Amino acid sequence: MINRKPLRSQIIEVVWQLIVEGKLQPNEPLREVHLSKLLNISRTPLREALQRLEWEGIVTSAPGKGFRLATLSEEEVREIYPLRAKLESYALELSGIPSSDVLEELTSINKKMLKTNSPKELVVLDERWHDLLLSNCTNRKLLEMIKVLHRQSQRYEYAYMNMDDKSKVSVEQHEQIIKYLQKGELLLASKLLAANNVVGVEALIESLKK
Amino acid sequence: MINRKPLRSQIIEVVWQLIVEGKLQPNEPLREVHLSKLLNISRTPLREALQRLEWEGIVTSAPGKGFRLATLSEEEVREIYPLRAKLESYALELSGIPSSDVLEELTSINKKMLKTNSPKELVVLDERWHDLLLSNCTNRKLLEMIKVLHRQSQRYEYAYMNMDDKSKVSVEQHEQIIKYLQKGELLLASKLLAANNVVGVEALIESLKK
DNA sequence: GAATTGTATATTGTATACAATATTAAACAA
DNA sequence: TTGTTTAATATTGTATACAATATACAATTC
Repeated sequence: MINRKPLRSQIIEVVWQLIVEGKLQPNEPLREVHLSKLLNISRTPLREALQRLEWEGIVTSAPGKGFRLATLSEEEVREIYPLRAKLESYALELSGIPSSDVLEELTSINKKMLKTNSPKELVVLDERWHDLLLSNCTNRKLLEMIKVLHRQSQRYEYAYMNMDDKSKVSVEQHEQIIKYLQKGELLLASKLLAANNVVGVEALIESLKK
Repeated sequence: MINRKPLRSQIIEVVWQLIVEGKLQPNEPLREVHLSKLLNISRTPLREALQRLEWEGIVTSAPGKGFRLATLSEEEVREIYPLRAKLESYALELSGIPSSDVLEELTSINKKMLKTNSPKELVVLDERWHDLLLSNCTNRKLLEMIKVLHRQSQRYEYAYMNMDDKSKVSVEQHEQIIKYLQKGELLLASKLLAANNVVGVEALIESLKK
């Protein structure tokens, strides 16, 4: 079976990579002819991709002015992370205690997080950990919303990812969450997961201010 | 100042109206040439509008197969409403106690809900009531998500809106929520708001099964 | 020099054209 | 009849074209 992906979804990922790699800066205009030449595609699917990113809150647009990369702001951080916290802890409660296989895999990812010293890999692993933790949740709408929030928060994390001590604390919290789950303490795990989502917010905002 | 809206956002509203009025049926293919002729626009902004509705969960699409109106299902109802409950009660907690002006307006809308016997108007008033209740919430991402969930749930409500007793209960709950807020009981109000979001879910599913 | 108008250029928003794929049904064989 | 192949048609996906708007910059006035 051949995988036929629409161009727009491929473009979304490529543009996302450009953002992650810092090739595109916050508030930078995203000119359609320029970008479409760069990616060797026409403007139509590019616009579709940019509109999708706009709905995800990564890109903004004004009528007649076209698209630009959204700015980063303290206010947004204070919206995204607490909301992530709320949604993820709810999703965990819905998921129930994960299987022992999943718990093992969670432990394994967490160990990798401790070992790596690549901040970029850390972000990837952290997302994988959270996704896996919630993989048993059957509320797909909830999971979609969480995914959008992940992208939004990752934009900040890629931009300011030198926060060594934050990651240490986070990994320890992950461990503790796993322990709670092994003991069947779903609610405690959920509470700690919420906390885990907002750890480092203040540090992030400090970096942001500079 | 002249209000310049892109075609796509106008199209979204028109297509939404077609859905609400039952002119488009669940799972019905949305053919681009047909729709664009009907609305007297080209396919480009129409596709943009349909993609937006896809992201909102109102429309589905498969590569090469184009768009169709999403089907209605019990599973989706059981995802949407509890999520709405969670998000709205959180938003209310963030909003704090509304001003007395807002509380008055909430009472007034609620009275209209009691008076009307148009199910369609009831849906509109109910959304207005909930929006106004949360209008003081500063977390815009949260409000956006709630808005999307409102559209999703409204699709069901427009399709099966003969539930007289449900609306009675709902209006009474609204009253009680207002009373709690007047007494400064934010948390109780928030709890009841959550309950208000899931009242009628079972009745809705009953109608859905037929 | 600062502000303002006019003109050229760039950019977006929408429409159309073209190419690739999917659907239909018509012809044919088992 | 039932199923299979093939051709015709319809539909989508992408590219391009055109029109409307925005931006930049030079000319002009004060």
